[in-house]
Amino acid sequence: MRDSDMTASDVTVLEESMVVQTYRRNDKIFSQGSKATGLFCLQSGNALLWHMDAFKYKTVFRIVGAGELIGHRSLFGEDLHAATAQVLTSCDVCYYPKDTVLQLIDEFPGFTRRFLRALARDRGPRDALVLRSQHIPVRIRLCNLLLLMIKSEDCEKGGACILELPILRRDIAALLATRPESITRAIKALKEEGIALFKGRTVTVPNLVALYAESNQPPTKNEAGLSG
Amino acid sequence: MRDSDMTASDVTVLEESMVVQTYRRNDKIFSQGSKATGLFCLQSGNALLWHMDAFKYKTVFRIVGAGELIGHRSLFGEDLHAATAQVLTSCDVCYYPKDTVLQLIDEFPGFTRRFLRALARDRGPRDALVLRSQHIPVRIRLCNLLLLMIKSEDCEKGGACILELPILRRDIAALLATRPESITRAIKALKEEGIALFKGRTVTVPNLVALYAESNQPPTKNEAGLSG
DNA sequence: CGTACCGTTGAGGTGAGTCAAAGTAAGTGG
DNA sequence: CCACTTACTTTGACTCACCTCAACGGTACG
Repeated sequence: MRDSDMTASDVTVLEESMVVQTYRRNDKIFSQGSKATGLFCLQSGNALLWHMDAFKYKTVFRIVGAGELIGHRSLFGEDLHAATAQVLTSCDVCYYPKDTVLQLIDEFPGFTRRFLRALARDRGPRDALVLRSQHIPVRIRLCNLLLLMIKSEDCEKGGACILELPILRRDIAALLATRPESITRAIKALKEEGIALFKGRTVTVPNLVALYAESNQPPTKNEAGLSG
Repeated sequence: MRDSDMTASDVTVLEESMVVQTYRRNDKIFSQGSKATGLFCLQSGNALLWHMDAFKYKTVFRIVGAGELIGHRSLFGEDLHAATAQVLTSCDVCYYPKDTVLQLIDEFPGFTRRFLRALARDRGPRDALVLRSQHIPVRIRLCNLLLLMIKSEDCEKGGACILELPILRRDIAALLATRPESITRAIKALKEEGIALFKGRTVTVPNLVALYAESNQPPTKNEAGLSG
């Protein structure tokens, strides 16, 4: 839902109450437990959505990119945010107060349809399958993460890619449902196999095909459970 | 979104194209990979939503109960179902063809609001945290499942509960991101601890408080990763 | 009374968690 | 520019919960 998607009438309503704000790395757009007062849409940059449980165990469950909505669940369901949204790379973020959103829904069906399509675009639940499934070895989960993060513009014709991954080992671990030490060891393994080279925040993938092949290795054994 | 939630005008439109169908145990409401043509709403009963990956590994990611919507993601995003919906206990299911849903959204803002609230009610992503997190021992994950499944009407005043869990070991395993053998062992452990007794499809919880306490055991060690 | 699942049990192996300690990078202030 | 602090990363040794495999027991059903 960028401006370019809006019709003239929608924009009029939006401009009256919309706020665009720039957040920098590590800023929190909203925090778990705080009151949800509106809807956010990232216009640029990346952010993480994470949850912390009663025992301080941190779970990252979504990487948010440009054009994606956050805060909608809290907006229509409960009124407290169930997660924290924290910025990875500087973001321009639109804020729509709850009243504005509800007003737009009531008055502009076109807005609603785009809104729903934006919601359906949320890849969180889907990504969890390849990033958090413990039957997949950590090394492969890390490959899957790279494949999700690589954009076409990161790649050269030869199949080599260079991407920025401005995210701590700790947060990669929280995203892949494992521990920082295991991330370190997985990175080391990928380096030795020549599949991906991590240096600081920069990852170099010499051969995208090899990375893809690695992440599609069948599990060493068995056939898993079929039913019905 | 049961009939009781509908306004008169909504119902008129709905009744023209709505189909209610009864499904029996193990029936599939829709299948992964098939074309999504509409929206489903369970009026009664329970169903499982599961996904199977390229290596036949089955992941159950949601238990659907009465009043919940399924198929919406495929409806507004891609047009192929990403999961299979399979019935646990006989269900009455409303089917709303895609066109009807879009028409209602365009014409009845009140419908849209209820629709969005129903979507926000989806506990799938939230439940995954307590059911599929591998830092939680299988035994505790099983306790969490019981706590999610127990309804107030299953319980007596004394704190004892009896519930039906018409679900295979294999599917419990797919839901808890583990293996059938581990489920068997966890069930055995809970029995020995006197927390829950599994007999066929019936589970007896002598003391709900004890079950709750068990599922809130802090992890044996450490403080997990804090950041930012 | 097979056949076909489903569930249980035991033995054995291992990937990843845990812990502790050392190494490195990134501020901060004088 | 250099001490000093603090936070992050890496490494190695150890441990363990769970997976895997294989065999057996139950139960439903034609």
